[in-house]
Amino acid sequence: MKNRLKVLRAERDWTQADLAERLDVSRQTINAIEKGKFDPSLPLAFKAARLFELAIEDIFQDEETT
Amino acid sequence: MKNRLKVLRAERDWTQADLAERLDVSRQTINAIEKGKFDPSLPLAFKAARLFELAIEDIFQDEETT
DNA sequence: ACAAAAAGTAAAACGAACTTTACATATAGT
DNA sequence: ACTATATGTAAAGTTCGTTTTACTTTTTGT
Repeated sequence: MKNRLKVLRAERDWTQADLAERLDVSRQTINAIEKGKFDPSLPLAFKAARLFELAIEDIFQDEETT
Repeated sequence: MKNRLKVLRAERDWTQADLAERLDVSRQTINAIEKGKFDPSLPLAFKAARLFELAIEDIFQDEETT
């Protein structure tokens, strides 16, 4: 699962810690998601979508063919 | 987290087992998600969106105010 | 009413999502 | 070069998503 969090942060000049705070998760969680270590839960994806005022699909991209 | 899985199944005349098979999860997982026992993972939400050719937001609805 | 299929439920087990604490490395400003 | 801020990483622990097995209840068809 790819995501555009780093770019969306950059556009707003937010640090990982800033984003973490706004999403109510730990900084390590943001880091891990950005680095692709794991996928966010669906509720967290919704929260990010609300924060950035984007569709989930515009932030997170599935990379499945099947 | 609410979802429209039951309706989407009904429109296609699929049982929970049918949907489970198409999404590659167990029937109990579908049942639990439909009954609101837990939220699907983001990858599973994407899979459902692809299957139904809908946006994730058109299948699953967050019910958060904060 | 009966049988078959579908839906609901529950417990045990496992991996994934997330936390806290802690430290290491990188980047930027003076 | 020094300091502060930002990012990366790791271990241990908790909760959540999912599976398997198995049983009960509801719905549907004849």
